[in-house]
Amino acid sequence: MDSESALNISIEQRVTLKDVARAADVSAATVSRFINTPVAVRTDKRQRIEDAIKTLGYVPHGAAQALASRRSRMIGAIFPSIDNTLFGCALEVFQHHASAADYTVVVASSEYDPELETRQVRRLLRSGVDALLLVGVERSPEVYNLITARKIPYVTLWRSGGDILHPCVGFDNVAATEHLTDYLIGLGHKRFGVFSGLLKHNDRAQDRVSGVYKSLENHGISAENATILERQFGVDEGREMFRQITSNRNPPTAIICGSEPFAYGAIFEAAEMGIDVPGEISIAGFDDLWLSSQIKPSLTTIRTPQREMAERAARYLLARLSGEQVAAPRPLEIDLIIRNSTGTAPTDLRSYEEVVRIVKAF
Amino acid sequence: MDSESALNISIEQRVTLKDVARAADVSAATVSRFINTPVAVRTDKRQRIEDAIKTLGYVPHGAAQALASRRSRMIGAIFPSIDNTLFGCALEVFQHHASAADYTVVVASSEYDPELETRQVRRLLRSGVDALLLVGVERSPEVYNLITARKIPYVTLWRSGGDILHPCVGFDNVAATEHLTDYLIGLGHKRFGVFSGLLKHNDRAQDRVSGVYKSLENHGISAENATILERQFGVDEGREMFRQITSNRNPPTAIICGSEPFAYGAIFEAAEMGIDVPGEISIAGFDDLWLSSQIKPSLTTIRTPQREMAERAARYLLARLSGEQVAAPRPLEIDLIIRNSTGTAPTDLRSYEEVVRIVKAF
DNA sequence: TTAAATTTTGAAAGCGCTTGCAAAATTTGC
DNA sequence: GCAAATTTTGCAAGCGCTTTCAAAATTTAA
Repeated sequence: MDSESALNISIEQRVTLKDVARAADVSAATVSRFINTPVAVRTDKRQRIEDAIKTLGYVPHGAAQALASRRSRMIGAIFPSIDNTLFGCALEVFQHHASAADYTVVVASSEYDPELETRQVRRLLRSGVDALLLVGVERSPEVYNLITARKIPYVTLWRSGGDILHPCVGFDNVAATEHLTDYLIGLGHKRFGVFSGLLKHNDRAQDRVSGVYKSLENHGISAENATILERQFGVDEGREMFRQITSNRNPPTAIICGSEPFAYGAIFEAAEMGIDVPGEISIAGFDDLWLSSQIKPSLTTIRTPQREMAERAARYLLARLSGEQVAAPRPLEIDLIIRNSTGTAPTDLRSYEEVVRIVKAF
Repeated sequence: MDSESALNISIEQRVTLKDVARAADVSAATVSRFINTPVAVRTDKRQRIEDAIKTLGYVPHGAAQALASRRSRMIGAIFPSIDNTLFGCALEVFQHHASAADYTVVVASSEYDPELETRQVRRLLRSGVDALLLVGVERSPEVYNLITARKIPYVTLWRSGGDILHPCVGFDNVAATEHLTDYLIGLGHKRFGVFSGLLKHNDRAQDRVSGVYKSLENHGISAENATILERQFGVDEGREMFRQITSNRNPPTAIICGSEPFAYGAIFEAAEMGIDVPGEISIAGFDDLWLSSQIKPSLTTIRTPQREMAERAARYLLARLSGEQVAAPRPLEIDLIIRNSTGTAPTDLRSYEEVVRIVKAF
């Protein structure tokens, strides 16, 4: 035994494809074929190779495969935040489908910061992802340039309206709040509070506010009747906005929340302030998280198809990656779930009673 | 212009390090050095290379780097589920720290299935991750063999008690429920319901049940006084268990939940059943999610340091990856947060009244 | 100014795999 | 049974980068 072979034994070299080839008495090319397209290898050798792989404990070297084949079998996903049921849920579903197709998911959070998102895109492209999942459409053209330069498929979530070149898997945020506002106007509401996520760099939030305005306009209600407040997402922010908006001289009779936590905050705060929901004020949410049906009063909200969105996005990308011809994704359906947090607008008499109540409080 | 160069132009070859080298009039080796250790390159060339990279829009090829350098700059993370605030939160924090250190996070979900977890470990190792993050300690030795064979650092979350070879970043689940049970016993409770996550393959859940038993034993209370129920995590499961356990001939006066959603379900169900919490029954949770302080009655629970756990895990792995000598992580502190869902055990008189109430119901 | 010490550089050999090509082996058709 | 068609195989050339080594350039010391 010469020193070199002794070295090999003691240093425990990585088991390579070559080792497998040697053990199975075939060429490296055949082992490679066995790994990628087993049917292209004759059955007897197939068995030999399989045995060799098992006994040697061979694990292919992903980077080498990626380098030689020009495919990394990785898909990148960038969410505004992962610490958020909505995105977490989407990631879970997406990851499930990707890994079922033997793709690995590389994840990053943009923390709602476009610059960080750009850096994350850069990082994921550098990592060599074969496809990219993003949330929302609005971002610097630089990002789209980077992606298209790499010629990889990508898809954006949470918004509808794209085409094949710029595919979106999502729903119509404008229509969602428009529909909700229509419903509230139908209940007699005329003054609205809108609790929105921070609008800058968030096209979904912008759309949702637009939907409210659109409905108002359609009903001939002046835009001044909607008070828009914007905050980071969060329950406490919802409470704070509720307190602020109800202290106005002429508070709204209905509050439209751009996200569910705001609505929860509003409901909690209303309870603490002794304001009856929906008697004195109606509150509506967006997304229909689990708590919405459990909370008292249960929350009227827009049900958004989060899991389906993620699943379709996965299907779309996987189809493109396997070279299939795919149509642009169509917008997903959303539902208005009417529960107990919304009701007819308080009458003027009721407003009068409220004045009495307030006067009494002195 | 010959046909080959025309081809190059039309096909838009990838910009490689060689191209940069040519444009900057240096060798490929120097460009590589510029990318990895800029200080090793003289300032004048540094500028030339930087310009060339910018004008050519060069992006390094991750797989090639990984192959040549034997480091992928990727860290794998496998969670039982990503669609869960706890794990989502941990992933967000972990990803944040990893990407700040220029590491990319590859994520997978084991869906609480040990076999799937094993496959995911395989996949991530094949992808070439430089380190691995796992949840919980209990898993097949095969997995640990795979990991140690690759000689990469790893860390497990949500449990304490590991050493440097098998590091755990987490807290003592046994002590947590033991402490909680001590507190409840101190309030006079003697019969307990324990709502646990599915115990099989879940060492955290097992620990939490053990903690209850340990406390009972220390107080000389027979183990029969604890009724263990186990379900998947979820609010509806909590409701269901609550309904089941309160229909017993001799129901517990306190319920210890192995996860917060169970406790929410119990509280909601109690409200619907007209059972007073904590007057008739005390309910305690585990993790202190945001809702726990908002719900009525607010929830007595164990606060677990989720973000800190993820952060420490990231620090630990990054330190190991940069070759630092690091000590085994120490267990994290947890707190018992006493709120309004727990109170003194109902007196026998009270039990008598309850009997009356039940009889009246007929 | 020159030799010695130091820094910076480029050539070249891989890293572990895939894949085009042509040769070898096998199957098919008659 | 033999030629033709088909399937299976191995060789060898990369994929795009890092890194060793020794040479070249620069700095330092005297």
